[in-house]
Amino acid sequence: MTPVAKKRFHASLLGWFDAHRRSMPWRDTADPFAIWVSEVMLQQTRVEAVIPYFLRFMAAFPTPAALARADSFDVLKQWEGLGYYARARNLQKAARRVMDEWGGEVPVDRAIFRSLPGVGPYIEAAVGSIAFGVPVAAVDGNVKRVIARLLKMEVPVNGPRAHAAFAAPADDLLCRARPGDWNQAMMELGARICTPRHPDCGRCPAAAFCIARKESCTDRLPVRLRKKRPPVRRVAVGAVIRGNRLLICRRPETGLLGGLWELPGGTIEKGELASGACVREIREEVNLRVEPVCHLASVRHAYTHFTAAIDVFVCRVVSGRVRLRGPTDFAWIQPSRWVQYPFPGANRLFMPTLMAYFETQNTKQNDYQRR
DNA sequence: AATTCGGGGGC
DNA sequence: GCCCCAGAATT
Repeated sequence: MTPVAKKRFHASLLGWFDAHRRSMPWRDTADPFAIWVSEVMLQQTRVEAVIPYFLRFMAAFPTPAALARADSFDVLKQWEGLGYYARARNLQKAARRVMDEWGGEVPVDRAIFRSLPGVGPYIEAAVGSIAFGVPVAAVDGNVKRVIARLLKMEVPVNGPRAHAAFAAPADDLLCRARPGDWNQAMMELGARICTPRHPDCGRCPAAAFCIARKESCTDRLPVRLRKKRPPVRRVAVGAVIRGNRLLICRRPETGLLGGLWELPGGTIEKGELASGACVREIREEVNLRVEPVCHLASVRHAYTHFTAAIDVFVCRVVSGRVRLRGPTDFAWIQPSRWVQYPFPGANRLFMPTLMAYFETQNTKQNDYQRR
């Protein structure tokens, strides 16, 4: 793109952005911490999904100091349902480093900010440009798609070389007078106009500069590598009851759903019955001998790289005392109190059914007592 | 370079 | 069902 064309492109896109920018809670604030939090929440997550989480999170932890001194349990509870829980863990770690090493001020220095946990190339550029006016292009999924069409680039956007391939033209196109607005405008364009399917080229402020538009190949761009579809993993979990208490366990700090609470259980091995796996897993994980009382529910839940098919059994304790082997903590809770703990979405699918089960039991017990 | 990390919305 | 989303860490 010639310098003259680039100047017209800047004016056109920024003019569109100024006129049509959506209102978001993290816009119209100059607080670098708020902008940082929003960018962490926004990775791989839609704007609409983030808004309520952002508002609650900033109300609970308005500053790096507040986040640094918070209990990680409360941070995880705030993050419950948003997914990618390492983001929350890393954000709090980073806030603690900001307190310890930088007096509570978000570092302006790019290399220092980039070195904080959870801060990668995108977040560094996004926070740097939006909060501090650093002239660097933020390259996310939207920007890659927009540039792929604009410049007719056929490098796969989800391939290994994507970031390097798209960062260079993104930096070249950057409007250095308004880097923060420019980056947001490019992303907003990708989210609202230059969408993955059926882009609205008629209303696109970049249409006059778009090679794919000129050559009628917008629907063939961007190029994307096929991913093999994730396998199904069968899982059995137990609602272990003792008296009127329910056993819940806390997952290891790292890995899938790190730090969240759940009903104990695990993978069903080949040729194994779901109920058998439930009994075995509970013996292995918490050292309790249990016996299935009834099959409560079957649910499916799709994760990024596998689909879980979960069978839930109500179990009674036969013998043993809890001794943890996989989980990092456990609690015998009043069943209705489960909502106070951060739970994965897959568990939230069947917990209402379990609550209804308890209601039925109580009703039966009451009926019995009345007779 | 490839995998592992959630969950929800669109079609 | 499949695709995609204001990506980063890990191996």
